[in-house]
Amino acid sequence: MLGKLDCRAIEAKWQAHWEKCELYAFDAKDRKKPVYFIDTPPPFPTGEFHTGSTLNWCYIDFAARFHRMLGYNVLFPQGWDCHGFPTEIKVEKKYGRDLSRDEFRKRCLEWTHDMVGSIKTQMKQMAFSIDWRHEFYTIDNDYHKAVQYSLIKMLEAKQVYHAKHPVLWCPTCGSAITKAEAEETPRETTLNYLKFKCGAAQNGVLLIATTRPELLHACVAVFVHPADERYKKLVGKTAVTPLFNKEVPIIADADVDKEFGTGVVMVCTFGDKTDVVWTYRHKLSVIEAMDERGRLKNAGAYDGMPIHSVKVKIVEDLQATGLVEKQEKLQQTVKLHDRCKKPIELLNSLQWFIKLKGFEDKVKDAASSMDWYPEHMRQLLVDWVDGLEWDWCISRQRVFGIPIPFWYCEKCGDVATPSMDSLPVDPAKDKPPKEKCRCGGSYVGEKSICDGWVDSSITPLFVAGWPFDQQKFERLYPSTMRPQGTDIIRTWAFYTIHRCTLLTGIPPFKQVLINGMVCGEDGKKMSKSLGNYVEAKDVIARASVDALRQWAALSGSTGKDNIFYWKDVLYAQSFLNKLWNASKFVEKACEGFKGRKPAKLRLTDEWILSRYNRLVKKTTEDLRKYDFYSAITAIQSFVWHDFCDNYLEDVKYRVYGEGTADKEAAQWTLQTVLEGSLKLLAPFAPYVTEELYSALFAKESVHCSDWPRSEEEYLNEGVENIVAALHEVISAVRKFKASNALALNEELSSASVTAPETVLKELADVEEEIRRVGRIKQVSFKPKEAGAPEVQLSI
RNA sequence: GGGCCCGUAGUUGAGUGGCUAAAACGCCUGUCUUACACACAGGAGAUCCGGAGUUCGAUUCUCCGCGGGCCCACCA
Repeated sequence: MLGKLDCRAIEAKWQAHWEKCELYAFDAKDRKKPVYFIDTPPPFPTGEFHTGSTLNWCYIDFAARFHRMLGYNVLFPQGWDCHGFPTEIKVEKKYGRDLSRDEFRKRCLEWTHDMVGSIKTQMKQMAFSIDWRHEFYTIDNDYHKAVQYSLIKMLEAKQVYHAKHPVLWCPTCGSAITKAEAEETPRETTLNYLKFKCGAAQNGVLLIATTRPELLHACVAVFVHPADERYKKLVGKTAVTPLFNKEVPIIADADVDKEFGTGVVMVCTFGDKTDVVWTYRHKLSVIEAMDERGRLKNAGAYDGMPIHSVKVKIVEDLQATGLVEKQEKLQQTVKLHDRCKKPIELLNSLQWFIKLKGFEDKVKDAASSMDWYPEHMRQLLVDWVDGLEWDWCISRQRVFGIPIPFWYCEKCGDVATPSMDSLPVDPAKDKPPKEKCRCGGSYVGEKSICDGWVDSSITPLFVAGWPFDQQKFERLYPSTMRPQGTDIIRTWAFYTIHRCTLLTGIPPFKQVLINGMVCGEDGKKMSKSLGNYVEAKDVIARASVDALRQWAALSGSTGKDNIFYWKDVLYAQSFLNKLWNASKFVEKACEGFKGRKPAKLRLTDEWILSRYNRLVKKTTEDLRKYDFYSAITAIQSFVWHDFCDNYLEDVKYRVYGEGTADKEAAQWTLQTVLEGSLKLLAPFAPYVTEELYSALFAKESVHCSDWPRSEEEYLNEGVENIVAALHEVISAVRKFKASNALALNEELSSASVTAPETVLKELADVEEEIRRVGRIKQVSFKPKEAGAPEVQLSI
């Protein structure tokens, strides 16, 4: 017999049990079933599984469990995105910067395994139905092979190239980065009005406003607006930079903002993106302003000084010689590296690129071929693609990552690639595949590693066996569903669609399921620094895993940002308790019952069966559309209100009575509806449903059972209306008792129901329920012309 | 400046071209009725942001405001 609900005990019991029996193994049962392949996110192992990740994986797991029960052969793999700055930063912090390349990598691996272990424990506790036999690490040899092979293929297709180009650069990390890794922050800076010598200008001085005086030595031109009357006559002349005394041309360009500063701009290579555009547009020379650690270069006496401190020094020197006209405060937005939160510079640098420009339509077409849930989220990707300006710089001057698998000729730039069977390679230390280049030059091994998104953008290919197992690949690729947080649509989704489509000609997934960000009760994205952070383990401790999982579905419609409210969790927990107690009732009510369907059901039985089958239909449709909110609220409402509040009350008199056909009808119906409801709830509340299912119904796991089918013959609107009328009558009886200060189980002497003839006819069929549920000795019916049924009651 | 999303009871939030616009939390009044007080029964509470238009009819569709969020562009 069921005791009190103890979620802790149930969680421990089933987690241990499930681990032994590999319930979620892909291909375990029947290879012929249709494949449902989830291209799961490989999270970066930071050690904690935060509430945002919880939401993400709950969505995935709802989908996985639902489809498994529906009869799909579900492949729910789990990868780990191991490489990258954050690990290096942590390892640097712990061991310092003096480790050798190999030693450093080893420490990174150790750290990664520690963190993965901790997250895995939490994922298992959350009951995510991952098939751990399909676990992969981006640090594995096979993964390196696949990534390097993908780059070789793209190089052969001329989609990868090596070039010197201005790139976003993090001087702190000493590496190239991309726009997607940049974030912005507002700050106050100083706008300096500097005096340039200019013979053609008034008093021989041209005033230029700049926030970056430290780049003065890299100034290659001065720009004005072509329609600016003040400076029209200066175009074509030259000006001389202060301090460095370099003569630079004065050029007209319509992109100059006449209103800003003095309407004159100095172009430095490279202060910001506009400088890059102007430099190329007007074929200006390039002066490399700083080195890769952000120390000045080509700046004479200032060489070697770090960029952040030299600014002060140069302004002082300018002021000392009277070259600063004035200074103003200015609100500015600066770009920071998202990993280290330090300012980003633009640096001219020899890097590897993946071509993005020219493939925009291909990516948009691929995105259009997929079903997005919700639909409008596709637009985020389209907008990002439309805003692309440069190709993707994929090389990073770091250590912990997949080596870029190329050697290049130091004389002519020719690129040598390794053979497939030599992969994975590390050109930083391996011998080049060819001794000498045709031009006679020797090959230099690339020392850079790949941007982490190069690794993670082939997950659907890798899991499908690409490029090593063609048969497997054809069976699995493309993946069925890609779960995707809104914040990484422009990285993970975009790069995956781009790369996989170019590599195979086939878009990598059929469906994209978007989850929003998890916010604290203040409506802001959850973060430790804001103090609006709630950890999954605290939620589990105060409520339960099943309650936390239900919260994920309850917290809003798919794709929307989800605010964490304790009230949702606590409601979910109350619901579990309700379900538990209802099950206790059913268990006791059905003691000794054989379980065969009786020949005749009462109208109230037909009523709940009709409601139940309607629910099955709705829930199935909702889950096919990934509308978890709609599904969970419908199930909860059905169980709580239709099943518990109404049906259980309707049948108590039969259940407590002696063994008759009517009692068996109630027993069969109770079991049928509860068993089905547990199945519908199983994806959301795997622990409690498993416990109840195993106690009451079957030895087989509920998670391996078949999803309920909606049986049309049970849908009966007529019966639903009659019983709805019955419940109104019962409600009137309760109201009467409440207003007369009577206990609900008090027996009334008589009730007289007045209603139109047709309604009376129907109500006569439930006369027994009116008497027994309402506890009334005698019920009589009186016809009336029209209107809602009325009830006259006497004590 | 551009794109997308959103504005519904005190709070949170579904939803719909037309039935008394869900529900949860909170609030008020009763009740420990043999599954459940993590409950039950009953109740109060919404000019569905403002304005105009389309329509027989709009909270729902269109446009214009106002307010909020996200993304992008600009930031010398």
